[in-house]
Amino acid sequence: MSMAGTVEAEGGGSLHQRILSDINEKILSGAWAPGHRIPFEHELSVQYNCSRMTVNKALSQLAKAGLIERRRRSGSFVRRPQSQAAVLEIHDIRIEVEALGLPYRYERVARHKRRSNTEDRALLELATAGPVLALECRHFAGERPFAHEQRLINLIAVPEAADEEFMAVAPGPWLIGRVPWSEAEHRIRAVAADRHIAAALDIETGAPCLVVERRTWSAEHPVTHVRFTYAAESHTLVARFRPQG
Amino acid sequence: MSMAGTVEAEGGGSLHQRILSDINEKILSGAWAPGHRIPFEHELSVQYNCSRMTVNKALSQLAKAGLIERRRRSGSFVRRPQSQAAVLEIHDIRIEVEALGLPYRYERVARHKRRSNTEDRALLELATAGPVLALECRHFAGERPFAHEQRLINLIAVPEAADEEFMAVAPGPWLIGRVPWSEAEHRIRAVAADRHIAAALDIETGAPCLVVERRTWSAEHPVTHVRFTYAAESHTLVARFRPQG
DNA sequence: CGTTTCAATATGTATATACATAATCGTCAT
DNA sequence: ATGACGATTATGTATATACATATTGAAACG
Repeated sequence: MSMAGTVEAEGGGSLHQRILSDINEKILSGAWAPGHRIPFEHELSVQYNCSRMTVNKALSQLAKAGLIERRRRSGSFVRRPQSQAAVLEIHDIRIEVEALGLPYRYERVARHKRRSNTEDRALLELATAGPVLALECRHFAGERPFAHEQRLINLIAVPEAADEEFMAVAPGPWLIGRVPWSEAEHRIRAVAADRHIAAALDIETGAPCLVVERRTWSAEHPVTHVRFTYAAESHTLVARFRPQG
Repeated sequence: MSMAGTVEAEGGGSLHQRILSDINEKILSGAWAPGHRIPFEHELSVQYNCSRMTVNKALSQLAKAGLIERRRRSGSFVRRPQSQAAVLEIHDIRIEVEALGLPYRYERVARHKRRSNTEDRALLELATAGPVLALECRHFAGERPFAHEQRLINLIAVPEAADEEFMAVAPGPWLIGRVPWSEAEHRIRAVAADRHIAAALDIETGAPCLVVERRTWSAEHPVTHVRFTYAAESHTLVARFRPQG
């Protein structure tokens, strides 16, 4: 390894990391604009005084992250940012409440086991009728209701749930870990509180609420559908975009 | 390469891909529960009849994706799904409207160039005063207002914006591509329409609205802050969880 | 009995090498 | 001109190898 002039010493992380963040910086700062051809693997391997494999791994990762596009025989090119994709972290409600420094309390309002009706099947995207568990719960932050939860659990997918009363433990934490879930879909919207929700959250009828609905699948079966309703003042969802890991 | 008994021929993709999706499947199906120690690199390299490097690359990728945790000397373990992370795609409004099959129309309501006041600095997270461009726009789906846009652009970061009237082109599409952005933060909440918003969206005062605020940074500077307000009936955000890419 | 030391082990990173694959360019014959 | 074809080139994938590093478990020692 000839050290001719290169800094090399500093760096902090591995070479892999350094190449990655260098190129990242060039792209995000605009120094390399969209469409710009970045140096060939061979050139970078000379510049960083390393093997082509090391460069290749870094560039492959950038390509997978969508920052560059690689074309055989032509080289690698900076892509323009296209989709505004953001990562939305949806935490357990207990954690959110405790992050606010408030005492958390959970209350089960209702629990019904029944054969799925038409609405249940629509919510769970079930093709055929079968047993479901319908739950209604409230989550408190201190004295005030924080969130209202309406949940359906597909008992075909989670038969053990039929034996659980959910008086002490909320269905969310109960399901996590017990059921491996492969996919989830969230829908977020604003609604006016109806009388039922208004009473549950102790707000005015017609007051704006944030609704987060989640449908979860596990391999084959729909597992659960849950609708959380938050009073407008109490809740903001935060999503972050981050181009790399 | 001894072919002793292994299938090898089939597969479709590369070995790398096959290892990746095999393990993925095992984890998501629940066959390998959280905490389970997956086979050592050495064992997998025997099983797939390939080198340790190939296995290592696949496992490193799974580790980066958060599906497994790797511990030196101990092995690699399946992690429990911890954060409900979902990918939220926020499209350009024109695209959303056109996806609904409705004609899109854009209207610039107001444009002010000024020295940033206290509120501007709070929204943009600016430390010092400087020139900003404040825009107010409406986006229509057919005849009806679809979204109301309030935007601040930091003219220190984007001086060219000072010369643009934004009569024909919306600031969102104008900024994309022109400014490389390294980070963005979204805040999503429900509010009641005030008189101004109600008039702009042609809804009742106090009606629930979905508000999406986005703050964007580019390397050093804050670039823009934008608040989109949607009438409740008109809009639902959809976010998807997907364990891999 | 507790602590230190040391070897074994699994992962982390990098290298040189090899061949496959796709795209492009130039050449040459029609 | 035009089309066929082969050489060139850059990336894609995999291999064998080497050494670094963190952690565990057991042996040696006070």
